[in-house]
Amino acid sequence: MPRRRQAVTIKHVAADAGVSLQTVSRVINNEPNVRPEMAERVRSSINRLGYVPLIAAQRMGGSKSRLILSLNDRDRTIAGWQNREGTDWVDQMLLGGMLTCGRHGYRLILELVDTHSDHIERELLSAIGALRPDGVILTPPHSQDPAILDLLERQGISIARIGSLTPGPGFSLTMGDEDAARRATEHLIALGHRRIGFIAGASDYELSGWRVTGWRAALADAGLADDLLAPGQFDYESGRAAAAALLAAGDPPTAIIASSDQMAIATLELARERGVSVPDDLSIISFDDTPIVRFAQPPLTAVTQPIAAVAALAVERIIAEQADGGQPAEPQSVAAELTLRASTAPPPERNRG
Amino acid sequence: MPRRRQAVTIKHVAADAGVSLQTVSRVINNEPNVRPEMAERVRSSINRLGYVPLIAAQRMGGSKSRLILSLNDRDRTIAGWQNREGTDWVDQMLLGGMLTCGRHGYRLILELVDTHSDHIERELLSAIGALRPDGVILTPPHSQDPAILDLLERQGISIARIGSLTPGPGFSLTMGDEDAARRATEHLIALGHRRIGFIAGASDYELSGWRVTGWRAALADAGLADDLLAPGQFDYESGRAAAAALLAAGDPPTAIIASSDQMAIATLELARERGVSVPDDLSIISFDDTPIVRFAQPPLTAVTQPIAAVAALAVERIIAEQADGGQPAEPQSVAAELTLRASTAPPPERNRG
DNA sequence: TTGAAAGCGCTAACAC
DNA sequence: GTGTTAGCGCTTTCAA
Repeated sequence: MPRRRQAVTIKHVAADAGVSLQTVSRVINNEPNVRPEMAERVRSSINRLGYVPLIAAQRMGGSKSRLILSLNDRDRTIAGWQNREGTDWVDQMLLGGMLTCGRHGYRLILELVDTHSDHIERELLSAIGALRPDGVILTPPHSQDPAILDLLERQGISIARIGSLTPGPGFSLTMGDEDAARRATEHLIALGHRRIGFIAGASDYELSGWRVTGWRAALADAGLADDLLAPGQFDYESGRAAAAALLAAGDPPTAIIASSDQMAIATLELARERGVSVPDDLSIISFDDTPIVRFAQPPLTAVTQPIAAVAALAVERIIAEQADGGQPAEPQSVAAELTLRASTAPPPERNRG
Repeated sequence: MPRRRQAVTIKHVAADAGVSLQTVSRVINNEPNVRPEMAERVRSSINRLGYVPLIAAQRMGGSKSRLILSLNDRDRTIAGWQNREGTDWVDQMLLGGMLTCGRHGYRLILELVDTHSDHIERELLSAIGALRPDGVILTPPHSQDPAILDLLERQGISIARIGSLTPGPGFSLTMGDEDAARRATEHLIALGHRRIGFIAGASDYELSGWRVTGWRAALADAGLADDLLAPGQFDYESGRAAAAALLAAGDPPTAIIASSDQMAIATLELARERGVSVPDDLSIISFDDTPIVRFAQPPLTAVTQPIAAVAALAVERIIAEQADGGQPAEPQSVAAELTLRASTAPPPERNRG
């Protein structure tokens, strides 16, 4: 009885097909310089023997690891899982990322890193060091963090940066935040709203600014004032404070766009407490469209972030970089959709334009 | 410039500490036969150089891969992600599994396998072959699938079987389904209900039977009839049909326990359509407690499945097996909790016991 | 177009 | 208690 379970290796395939190890390796990796008939012979041996390359061995021998890391903030991710409020950001990343990886013989590994403290570097290096991934997917705010970006670049790892257009290593992927905010605002304007408030996201997120810009642009096009802007931090509490501030304005909004689901829910609950009817007295649009806003009463009209699509794109480009060696690439964008639900309606009569 | 990025390896550490490779290896793996002072010297070199063992190399050299696979049904998982209804089963597995893995220097990898078709074997072998994990975590119905279990056993892989007590390889982990159903039923009895219906889960899931048993036992203890049992398949449609059947009984239930959230929601919606008030006319308890039931109107009392805790336990035991070589182990159980919410109340007056 | 040889970083077995 | 010697399965030279 063998000490270690002896699986089918490249050696067995080579022997079976009557070729060298190298030829088998070439076939596995779709490399040139193999005659079609040879390739066919090898492939049939592979199938017959049920050979599957061992990723660890591929990593040891070569330079590719066929591993892509999705780097997520540890505390935030865990909190999301523990809250059980249906936040499915991670799931959508997996949906887009894992399936795309699978199609290319890659594996997506979810990695939680503690990016709060000053030991980012150590955390990152140990994740990177243990796995040596070919690429990593970064989301805000890490996607714009110079310390993280520099470190990864020094390691020669491909970087997909979601939600950041700051110059730096890697390539950028966005979800058309400015345009989405613009369309959300235009939707409200089309419904007849003339006083449209906006609750911004945390200011250290680039996309927070883009969304404000889109909102402003739509208002400007319609000749409306953009005085109803309140700062927020994406979370429930800051959303509640922002909504309160907006509603306390001399000429309050008949519609509010919130830069996150949590802030939108906070706005909705504040409205309910004050007897402000949604959507009759106040329309609400949220950003993100995680499940919680679909279960809200009323369900919220929302900007649906194409997270899965962007994650898929990130993986595609990382894999492409392994081949092309990292050509400088233009930022790419996947448009978000505005999903209409019951939280938006024409403004009350007295406010009609 | 080096062809391949030359990271810190065990060799550098050995040189730095002035010991052999093997001694470093022993320290890394907490093996015996190293003098404390040697170990300390090695550890300080490790820290100084920032050495991190490369998992792929550990796998190549030794017999452990430090990888644990969470094997999930491909279609079901993807459907859950795409529906965006907040089902967080996968997340809870990750929460419990990943964090526990992390504490032991292991990695949890989520693997989707297409278990429908007849090529289960091929799918499984390629996942297993590429990664050679030390263990896998199986959930129903895979955790009781002889084809899957046999294959994994032949590969010498540790198996954590959640929700199955069928004899076979690996060890079983349950969530106290019978007891949970019993307690849910007792809660209703304590509220005064005497006609308590039960919607069972798919009959090919072992735990479906356990839950029915618990319900029956509680009824028997209270001297109540157990005639209000309806079959279900866990999904919304079957839940709706089952609820309709129960409500059509000559002496209909004043409370219904559903074996899944989807079936409970179906029951709730059917009740609403028929003008049956929940909880005034009908109490409802669901099994699983995914986010959707918390957002329901009214929020549902539910049996909260300790998925994260069980996943953590699964990982612990798989890792323990690497050391003890797979001693036969008793099935272990983590109790589910009954989370009280607004969907349960005393029955209408006329039905009071 | 193909093959042979030399590692990749680590651990297992065996010596000392 | 510690060091030495072989590999693990694959890819990368480089030679044929």
